Amino acid sequence: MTMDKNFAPADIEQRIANTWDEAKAFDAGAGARDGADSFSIVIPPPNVTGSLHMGHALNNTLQDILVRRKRMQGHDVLWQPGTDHAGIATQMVVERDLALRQIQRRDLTREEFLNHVWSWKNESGGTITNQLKRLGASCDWSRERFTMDEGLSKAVLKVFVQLHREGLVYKDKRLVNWDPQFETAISDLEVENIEVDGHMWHFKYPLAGGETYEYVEKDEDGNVTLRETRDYISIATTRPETMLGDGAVAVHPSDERYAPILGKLCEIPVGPKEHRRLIPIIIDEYPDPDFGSGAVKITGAHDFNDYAVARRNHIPLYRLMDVKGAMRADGEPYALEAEKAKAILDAGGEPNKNDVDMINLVPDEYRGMDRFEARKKVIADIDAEGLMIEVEDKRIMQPFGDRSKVVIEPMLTDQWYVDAKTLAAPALASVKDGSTKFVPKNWEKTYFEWMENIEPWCVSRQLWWGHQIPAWYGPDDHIFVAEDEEVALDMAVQHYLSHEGPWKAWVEEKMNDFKPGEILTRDPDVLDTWFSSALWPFSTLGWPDETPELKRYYQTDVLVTGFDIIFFWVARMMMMGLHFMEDEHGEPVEPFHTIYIHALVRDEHGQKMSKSKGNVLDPLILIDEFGADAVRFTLAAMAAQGRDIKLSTQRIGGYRNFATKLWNAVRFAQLNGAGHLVDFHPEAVKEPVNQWVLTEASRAVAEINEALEGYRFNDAAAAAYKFTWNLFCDWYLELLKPTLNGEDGPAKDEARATMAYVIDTILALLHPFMPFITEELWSETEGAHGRENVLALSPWPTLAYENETAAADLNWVIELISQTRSVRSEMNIPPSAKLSAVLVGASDATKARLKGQSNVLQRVGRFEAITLAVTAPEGSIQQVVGEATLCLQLGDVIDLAAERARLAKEIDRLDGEIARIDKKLGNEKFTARAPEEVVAGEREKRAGYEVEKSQVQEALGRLPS
RNA sequence: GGGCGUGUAGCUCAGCGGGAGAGCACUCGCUUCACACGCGAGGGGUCACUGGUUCAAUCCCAGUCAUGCCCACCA
Repeated sequence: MTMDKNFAPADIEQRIANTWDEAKAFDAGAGARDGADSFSIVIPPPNVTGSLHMGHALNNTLQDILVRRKRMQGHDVLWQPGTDHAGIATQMVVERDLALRQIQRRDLTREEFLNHVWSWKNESGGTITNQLKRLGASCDWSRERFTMDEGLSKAVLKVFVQLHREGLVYKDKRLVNWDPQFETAISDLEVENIEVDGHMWHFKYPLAGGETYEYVEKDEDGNVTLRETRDYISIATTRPETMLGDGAVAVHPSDERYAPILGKLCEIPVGPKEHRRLIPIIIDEYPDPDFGSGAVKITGAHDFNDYAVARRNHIPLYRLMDVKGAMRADGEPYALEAEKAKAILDAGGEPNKNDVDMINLVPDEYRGMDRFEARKKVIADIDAEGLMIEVEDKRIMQPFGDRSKVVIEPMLTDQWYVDAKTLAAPALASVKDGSTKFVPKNWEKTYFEWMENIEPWCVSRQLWWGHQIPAWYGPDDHIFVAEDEEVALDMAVQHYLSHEGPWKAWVEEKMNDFKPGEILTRDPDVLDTWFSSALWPFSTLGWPDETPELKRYYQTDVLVTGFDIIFFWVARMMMMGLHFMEDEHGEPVEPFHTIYIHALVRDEHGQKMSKSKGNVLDPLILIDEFGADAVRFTLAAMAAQGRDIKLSTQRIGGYRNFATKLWNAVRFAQLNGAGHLVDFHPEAVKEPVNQWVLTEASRAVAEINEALEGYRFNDAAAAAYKFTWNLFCDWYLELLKPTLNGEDGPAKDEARATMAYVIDTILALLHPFMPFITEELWSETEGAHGRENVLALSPWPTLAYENETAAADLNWVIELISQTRSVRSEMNIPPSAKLSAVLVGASDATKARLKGQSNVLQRVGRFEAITLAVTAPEGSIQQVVGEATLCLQLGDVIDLAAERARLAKEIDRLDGEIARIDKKLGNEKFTARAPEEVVAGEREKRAGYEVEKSQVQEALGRLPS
């Protein structure tokens, strides 16, 4: 069974995946030593609607590298996989799907719709899981979880109920970011502020009753620059459609221009003249006197800043729009389902007595009009009336829904909130005291900044797909929060029977014939998807049940994720984990001790990859083209801390070549009968070349270990690459060839055995990075000696071998051959020409080396012979190797002028080095203040250069003139 | 406005207080019995700029310029 010349990833990847499957290699605890420490990672659950993108590929490659190494080290490993139900995204996908079949969600019952979602999930939800498998992710797929699973849903209910009982979850009416596309509230984090071209309109708000005042403007020195009589106040706005909801006009207390009209009323100049509302001119610190006219209209129900001003000054809040962002239409279903009361609350939170006014808030001609249409009409109407002062073009920041991409409308609604401030305190402390560490550390600052300024978290969503909020409303809208309806009903009955009032008798009457729906109505809203994601590190392990997995794998070890979800997910896992999980002493336990934040994979311009920009590189296409191993290795090699990855396919091609190189190295070993010794002990190796490669292999093992312990994936990848290609392939195998082609005997046996051993080491070291090809090559060389059948479950290399003498010997050999090659190339000597050489001035040690390695030197260096001599022969090209000089005998071919130039250049170089060191040593401050070993080192280097220089000078002198 | 980062070879990027590195690209040579997705040899960089600290700065500090991201924001 001879191996093919080239490595064809597509042919083996599926087969290797099956091998792992059959071996149950990724099951929790697979291959663990007795009593081994646990090592666990929870996957950042991709959206069930998702398909693998480069970010996933990077994220999961890094996790897989950590996990595979730990597994090989014999730890009890769990990599917990699963997917996220992704409320909005999934509902969107399914609605779109249904639309193709002419079905609208609103035509279905909630239950019918959810059935559609579940069947969609069952058919299409596995996509990303399969794609992760193609990447080689070694998750315990038997433990796959979904945030809407029964167990995880139970966790969600428990958490919500407990937080509510503790007062950390509550219902509130306040301004919220409203997405008119999806008709739901979203959290602050789901809003993207984007700068767009906009306008700022300046309007006149006429004073009530045609009153006038003297308007005076002054410059900085107090000189009057403008004085005129006005019957209006000038207002600037970027959102004229909200004018109908104005509650006041505010000016800064220090603004003298408006002092004459403080407390007076002005008119909102929109709608039929006879019905226009009058609003007061008030003072507040908020307006900036130097911006615009210095006067701000206050629209408390449609602007976050105005909301704060309105609350402070007890200005009524007028909600103008319905759930679709259209102007409210009388008699139309404009209210939220959850919003039973038609009343707009006033500043104090009490129902407004003037409900009627509210209904008439929007004049007939605007009712039902989309907000942007209404804007046009408001502008046109005001302009027609002659009240428009000017229109400014202006770049403005506008909020957009991160999924819907429509303009977000601040809206006054009832929503559920989590008291994030309280939960954030311990989460903040854990990072501050180092219990949980960010890698790289600088992300801590981002985390602190956000956590210290955290706002209440709006967790209710007006969707159908998600965890329905476990809250029930009584007939008087009293709220009962419980894990199920039965408990809620008990609570309700108790509540009503113990409170005197109109409902007591009613409940008493119902007691005999309970029909739950008649007393209680469940809150129709669902929870923010991130609410369940926040529980992921323990809900996936079985919490709230006390499972063995929970005991063994919580706290998880490291969370590997991108910085874009530090707030969305990491922070919230910290909050929930610390609140709900505790150790045997009752102390809170963080969900993980390390948070490794990796880069974002960007396109060539450093732009985030996104479908809308059309700059997406599809990892699956890359896997098809280059193989999963090449894609993985590229991502690992580029995952330097603190810098984004700009991915190029060329680079992936380079690492595909690396895979082929490895393939051929093993092929070479196989053709040369690697692995004949049954028992291999590095300490028993006798040949210097083998001692040397084992020394170098040990160094590579140490370097890779150190890099991976520090999450320096790029350093680990580079070390593995360098050792495999530049040392093992380029030198070791080449140096071995004379022996392998020579006669059978102990030397050949040892070469074969060492070669096999080092290849095993390389395969193991590379396995976390390139699992498919290494597994395949492992099985190709199966039976070499006693070892596991599956590389994924084989021991991680622990080689620690050091032989300095052998290392020095072989480095001398390499130096000699390299120099000779360089000279050959420079002097245009054909590579095929075999040279005779004479070594002059060799020490005893060098003589011994020459003797020991002469066979190798001749073969690899292409020498006819290397002999020892006291003086250099006439007409030879000379090169300094250590203390000796190697003279290449070329006979007539030698170009004396070229050789003289070559040696002169060498002397120049050495002179340069010596001059540089002399400058240093000549500096008294250097010799006095620099550490002794540094000074000694410089002196040593200088001496070395001097010796070399004199050798080269001698060589030059020996040339015939 | 606040925070974080980046400017090193043509390109993509490592490195980091004491002799400038890799991959790709480029040049030259090679049907060397594993590999042309290869082998060997090369060329190429005032390490953005200015100042400071230090015996010594690509590396530390300050400032400038350029550039990227995150958060907040004047109606």
